[in-house]
Amino acid sequence: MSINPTKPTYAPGCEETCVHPQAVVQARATLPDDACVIQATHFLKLLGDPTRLKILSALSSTELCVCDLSAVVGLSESAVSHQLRLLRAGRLVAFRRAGRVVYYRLQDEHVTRLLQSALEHARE
Amino acid sequence: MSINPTKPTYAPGCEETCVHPQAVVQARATLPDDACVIQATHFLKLLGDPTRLKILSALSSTELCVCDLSAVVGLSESAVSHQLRLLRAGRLVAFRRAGRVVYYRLQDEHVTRLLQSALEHARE
DNA sequence: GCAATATATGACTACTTGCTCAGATGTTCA
DNA sequence: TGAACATCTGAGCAAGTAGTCATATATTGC
Repeated sequence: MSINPTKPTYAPGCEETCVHPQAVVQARATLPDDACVIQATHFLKLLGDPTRLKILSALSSTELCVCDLSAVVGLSESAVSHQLRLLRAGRLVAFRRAGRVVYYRLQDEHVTRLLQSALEHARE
Repeated sequence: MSINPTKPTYAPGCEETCVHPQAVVQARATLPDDACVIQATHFLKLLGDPTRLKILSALSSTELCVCDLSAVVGLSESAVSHQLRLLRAGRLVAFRRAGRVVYYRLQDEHVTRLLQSALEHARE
């Protein structure tokens, strides 16, 4: 609860005056630090797009090149390349170059597992 | 590979002509259906925002009311209410009303588990 | 009923995002 | 070297998103 309806009111110890101050203090204490939250949400955001999820799902069984992926997800190679760039920056995928062709694969098990979990949840 | 550089070319059987046609056909076959992808990404998108992740993280130990959550995440009660609305619609949280106060809690174990996984991944 | 309080909602805005298009980069092979 | 090909990249735009502010709704206690 707040004295001013729009802004919460802070008691001298930087602890909020609210309906359940103790619960708030406790929750704030166990909350992961900002850097961690940012990183986690960045990761989840990368998974939370249909095109990227399809790309990752396709890569979960085998490595594929850009134009393969383009055919799989049904989008232009440019669009896929843009998404792969983001996935690379977020270290969700790795790649190797073979001549003109670049093969992408999932970076680690963690990605595979979270992918599975999310898809399972969706099927319920 | 494509004959026209911008658009992939489709062979008569709705199978793409590409660098590795077999791999593409296989990948497309094992790709989860669109509805499933949409649902999964919708769920992940809800997790992939700092404010919502903090809200969910706070709720992972105990139920809290809107103004508690407002104090925890350091945003206006209105902003929190908007996010809770989305989380409710996505069935990530449940709530109970007690007089004027509405208590929110996580809907199921699945949410907790995925939350943990993502935070773990972030800490590496 | 009426004032006070807790929450919800609608309109608006600044920001982000995913695609397309055009063109750049890098690799192969004649 | 130069043409062909696979991929990458930057600009620009349409759609989506998260917050603020003002206001509506719902519940309590007088």
